[in-house]
Amino acid sequence: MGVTKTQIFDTSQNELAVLFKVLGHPARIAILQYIGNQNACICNDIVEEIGLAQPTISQHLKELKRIGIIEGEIEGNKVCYCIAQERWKEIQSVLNNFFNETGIHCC
Amino acid sequence: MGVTKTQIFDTSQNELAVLFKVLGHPARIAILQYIGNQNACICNDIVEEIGLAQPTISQHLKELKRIGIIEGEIEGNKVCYCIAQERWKEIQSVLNNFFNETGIHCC
DNA sequence: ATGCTTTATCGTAATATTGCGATATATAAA
DNA sequence: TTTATATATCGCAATATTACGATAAAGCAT
Repeated sequence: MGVTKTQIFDTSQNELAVLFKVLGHPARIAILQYIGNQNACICNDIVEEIGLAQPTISQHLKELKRIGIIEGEIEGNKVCYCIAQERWKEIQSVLNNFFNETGIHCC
Repeated sequence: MGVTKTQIFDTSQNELAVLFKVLGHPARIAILQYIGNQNACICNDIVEEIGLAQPTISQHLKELKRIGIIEGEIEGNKVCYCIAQERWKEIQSVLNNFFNETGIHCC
C-alpha cells in the first residue's frame, strides 16, 4: 500500500523506470541543460542560475550522479560537474531501444 | 517547501519533465510493453497480466492517457487500449531532441 | 590559526505518489 | 428485470519526493 511494488517487475523495467524518473523533474532537466550549454564544466553557478537553494541543487545533482549521467570532479574547494558523454549516449540509446521495441504492433 | 517549483522553469522544461515522469514508473513501462506486444489492442487483461489491483492499473492508464501516449476505445462494457502511434513517435522525438541538443559541449 | 567559500549531509515540513478497498456506473448476459 | 462483468472514481493509508535551514567538512585566503 503506497510503495512502488518493485518486486513485481523485472530488472530492466525497473532500471528503465529509474532512468525516466530521475529525468522527470524540471530542475534536473534545467541542470542538465545548463551544464551542457557551458563550453567548460561549470560548478555551482548552477545554484545561481537555477532559483533553488544550495542543498536542493546538491540533492538533485546526487540523483543525476546516481544514474551516472553527470560526473563531478573535485577542484580545490569547488566541484566541477560535467555531462558523462558515454553514459549520456548510453541512456539515450536505452530509451530509444524501449521506444523502438515497444509500440510497433497494435491497432 | 516540498512542492516542485514549477514556476521557476519554462514550459518546455516542465513538459519534458512530465513526459519523463509519467514514463518513470515500472508499472507504466510494463503496461506500455504489454499493450505494445499484443498484435491487437488489449483491454484489461492488463490487470491480469501485471500483478496490481484494478483501481491501481486504472490510475496508471489515466496517467498514460494524460500525455496521450495511449488511447482507450470503448467497446461495449470493455475498453480497448492501444499505443497512440503518432504521439508515441512524437514523444520519442521530443526526448531525442533533448538528448541531442543538450550535452554536446562540456569537458 | 582564523575566517571565508564551497559543497554535502541531516533533519524536518509540505506535498505528491502509489496502492487498494469500497463504491459508482454502464453495458452484457441471464 | 436481475445479475454479472468491466472500468472509473473516491477516500484513505503508507511511503516517497521536494525543498530548505542548520550544520558539517574541507579547502582557500588572510
